[in-house]
Amino acid sequence: MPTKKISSETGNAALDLAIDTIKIGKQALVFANTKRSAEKVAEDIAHKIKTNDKKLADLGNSALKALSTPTKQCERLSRCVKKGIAFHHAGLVAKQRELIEDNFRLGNIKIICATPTLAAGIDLPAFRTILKDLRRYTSRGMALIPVLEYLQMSGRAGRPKYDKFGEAIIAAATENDKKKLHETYILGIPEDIYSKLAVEPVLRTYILSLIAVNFVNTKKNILDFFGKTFWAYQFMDMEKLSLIIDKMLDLLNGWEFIQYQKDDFMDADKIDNSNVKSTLLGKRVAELYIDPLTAYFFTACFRNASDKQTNEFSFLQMICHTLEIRPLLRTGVKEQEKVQEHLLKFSSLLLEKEPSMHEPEYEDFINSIKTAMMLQEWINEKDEQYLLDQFNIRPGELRNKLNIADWLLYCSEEISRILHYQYLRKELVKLRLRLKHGIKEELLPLVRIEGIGRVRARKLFTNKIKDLKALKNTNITTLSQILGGKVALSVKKQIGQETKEIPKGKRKGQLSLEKY
DNA sequence: GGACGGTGAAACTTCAGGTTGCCTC
DNA sequence: GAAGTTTCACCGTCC
Repeated sequence: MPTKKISSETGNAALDLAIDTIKIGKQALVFANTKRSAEKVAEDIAHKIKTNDKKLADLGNSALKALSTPTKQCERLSRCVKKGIAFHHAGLVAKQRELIEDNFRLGNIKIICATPTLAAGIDLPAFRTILKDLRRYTSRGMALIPVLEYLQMSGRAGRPKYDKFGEAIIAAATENDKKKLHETYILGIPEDIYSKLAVEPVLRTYILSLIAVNFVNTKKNILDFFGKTFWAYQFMDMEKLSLIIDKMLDLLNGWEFIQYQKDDFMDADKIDNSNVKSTLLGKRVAELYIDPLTAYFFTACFRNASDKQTNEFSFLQMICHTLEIRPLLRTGVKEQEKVQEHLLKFSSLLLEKEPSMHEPEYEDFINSIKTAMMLQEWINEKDEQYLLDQFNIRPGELRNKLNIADWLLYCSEEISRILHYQYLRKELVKLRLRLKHGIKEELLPLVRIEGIGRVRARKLFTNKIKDLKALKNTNITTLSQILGGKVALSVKKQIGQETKEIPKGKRKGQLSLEKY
């Protein structure tokens, strides 16, 4: 096998390879196994680069300004980008990710150090992929990643339009390691693919959907349908499948999402052929595409809520109990106390039964409390840096959670509407809006205006402009001092006070704000 | 003698990601 | 399993 020597400048293989790639005028992706490690490698490479490119400096600044107040992560990214290096993982905000991807394609950014985010989905080929570490932490300790994933990452090497070939390089720590990795990955065979259809949350979701759209209307139909799937082809155990389907139908029936059209005397054979239909609620649950278990859990929570005191934490914890919002924030050893304390304060407001400390689900429960706490801080207008420090959640992960939380709250709104919980519905609508904007209740009237998010709304509020009426009574000059000229004009226009007056320049010290 | 700061070894902690789903302005 | 972080014992310095 032909070999190639690369000069060792740093004593770290991944670093040396990355620097060499830049020297030969090419680009590389470095895959690391943790976010922290991806950031560290990027930073280490950036330290070795000497450049003062104006374009890169601008890019670095836009990476920094992706949020209204930059976090330490933004600052770190910005410093790297100024050297033509970037890190890329789920903790980044969409804007930053796009910036990095686009500028890698344009050739401005030479090296991206990434977690496996980049391996799937995104079309970002490079001359070289450098695989820093193929071990990853799992519930069973450290383990080598699947061959399929290795192929996914190494397959990013070689740009069809620019290079005749690409290089995928694994950095091995020792001779032994080298041998093992060679056997596992270079000579290895990719794993088989297994159907995940028979997992209960998936199965109950699809059975309900099939019934709701009238695609099937008897158990026999359902069995026929699943008999033609990859799952059945792979396992060929229709008896087991029939049992699981029975169980799912029983659950859906018990939860009142489906109903049988029964005769008075019905034997087992007849159940198989009797008509099954979704209820009104069941149909909506299927449309919303949430796990029926989640939907049922919401209905149970609403029943509880009607005879007890609730506040925003009640509903935040409710959505944090669901499978959809996972993974939950993990509660570290040192945070246990803080979370327990919070739990003690709010436990009377919870809508689910608190598991005992000795039950296995207690850990999830504590994590759901921590996640709900984080969301609560968000709607109390804490910024991203605070949430990063207090909850170890990065801006991108926060956005992702907020997105799911929004969807779940919408679902719960819909369910409360169908079940005629008018009062709860009003609360849920309010909470959803607060979560969307990350604001206290008092800012709700202001964020209805386009261009006004949490930051500007708070500015207005502290200037005693608390609602639309106050906005109307504020003259354009004052308003543009608070919001800047352009936004002020747009606000006035939206509340029906179009004005041609052009406010004089920006106030001293005026921050340029992005729409939230 | 005691407060304080610096140092380094040992103990402890943490660790990827994402698709779809809904509505609305 | 490895890297980063915290804890803690130990030592020297200064008042």
